[in-house]
Amino acid sequence: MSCEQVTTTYINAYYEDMEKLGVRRATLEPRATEHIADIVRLVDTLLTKGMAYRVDGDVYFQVDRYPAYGRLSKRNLDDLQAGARVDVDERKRHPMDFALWKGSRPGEPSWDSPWGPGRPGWHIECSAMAMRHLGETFDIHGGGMDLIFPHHENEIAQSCGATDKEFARYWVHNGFVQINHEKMSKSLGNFFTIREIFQQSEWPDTVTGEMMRYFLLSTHYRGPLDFSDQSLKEAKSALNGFYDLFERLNESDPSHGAADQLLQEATVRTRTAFVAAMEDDLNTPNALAALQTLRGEANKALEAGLSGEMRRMVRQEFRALGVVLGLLQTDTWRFKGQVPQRASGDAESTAKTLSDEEIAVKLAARLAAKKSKNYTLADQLRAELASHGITIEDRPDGTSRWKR
RNA sequence: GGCGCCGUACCCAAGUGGCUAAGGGAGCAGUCUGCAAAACUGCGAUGCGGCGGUUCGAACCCGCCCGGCGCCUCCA
Repeated sequence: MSCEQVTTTYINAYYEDMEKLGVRRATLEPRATEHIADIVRLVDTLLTKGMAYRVDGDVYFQVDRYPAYGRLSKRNLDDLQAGARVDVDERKRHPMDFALWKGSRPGEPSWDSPWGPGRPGWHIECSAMAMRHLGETFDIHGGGMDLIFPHHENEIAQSCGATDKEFARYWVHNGFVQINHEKMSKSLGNFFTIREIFQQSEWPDTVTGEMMRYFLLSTHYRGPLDFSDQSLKEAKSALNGFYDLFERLNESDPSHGAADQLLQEATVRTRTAFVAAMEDDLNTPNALAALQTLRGEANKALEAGLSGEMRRMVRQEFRALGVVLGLLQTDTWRFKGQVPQRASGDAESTAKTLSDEEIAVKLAARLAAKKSKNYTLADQLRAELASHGITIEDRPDGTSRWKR
């Protein structure tokens, strides 16, 4: 299998998973291998400026030529030296000097360069590609917090060293998803993939994806978050509240807008709070709290009376704010035709999943039973549906709706 | 050994010097309902890992300590 085939396979798998999570594609996805010329040029600049030096076929960045080294990760060179656990390459002038270009050993993939055949050091491709596509200074650089040192520290050193300009204006470092408060890792055996979450979910992909998003956004990006079935279920419950509300907003009701004015004002407050939360270092938990508060207000307003126009307006507001987070975009949480035939964990509920048609039949039978006041039969039918995870909600007008 | 992140109610989780410590989930009670579900109303931390200190005032600042996690290495 070629290198190209391997990367393509995994890149495509990544796209599939991200799509299910509702992550939009980036406008540009540059590859290091397509920027070798930019990389070579950047390394050459650093050599010319005396911030790098050659050793055999390698080129190293000389950290003590960049005085601000360690500023991002709040470390200083002395601490780092003391902590070095691994044998230092004796050819380097300073233990923390890092490779900009590595001469290749026979059989390794390599590209030509003024220093002989080799490959880019880790870090340098990020600087080269950022400069190429975003300019020498750009606004936001993201990444996991494990990359703060050495990767981002080195990116800054080599970029600023070359340009004498600021590199990224803001750094956004996210905490990790953990399992039982531990980092996910293969060696700990607590490793699983997004794909597996979708496969094991008892919900359709669209619902699972939204549950995942809600869960991920319910904690601040910088903090750690612990993944568990329970946390996903809580996200589902929280989202249910919104979609139940949307159902009610959709129902036509002759009532007039006694609460229109109040809800209108609540909507304005929500927007203000939501925007303020997002502007405060992407405080998504607070943004969600604002949406939840509006949900409560809207439910209250429904009790008091909302005009059809106001109902549409509120739904639109949820949609407009939700799109920022990639939430609340579907019309309803209907589960038509896409309920997977999967066995969930407990033997009790491994019974086959009901199709929409089967549900409709049972629902009609129950309504008929209700009409003839045969509540025993009606309850029996409901219990049957409940055993398949289906909840029925009777409406005042005598009709019913169901959900999983 | 160095550096960093985290420790807030039963669970999740905002808040980082001053209004009653957001919000969600779970729970309990009530209204509504044939029964449910949903919704609504009410209940829930005199206290924010512990101990000191600064301050008129601290979850929030400072110090020490305890606990969890991560980085400090080749590779990404």
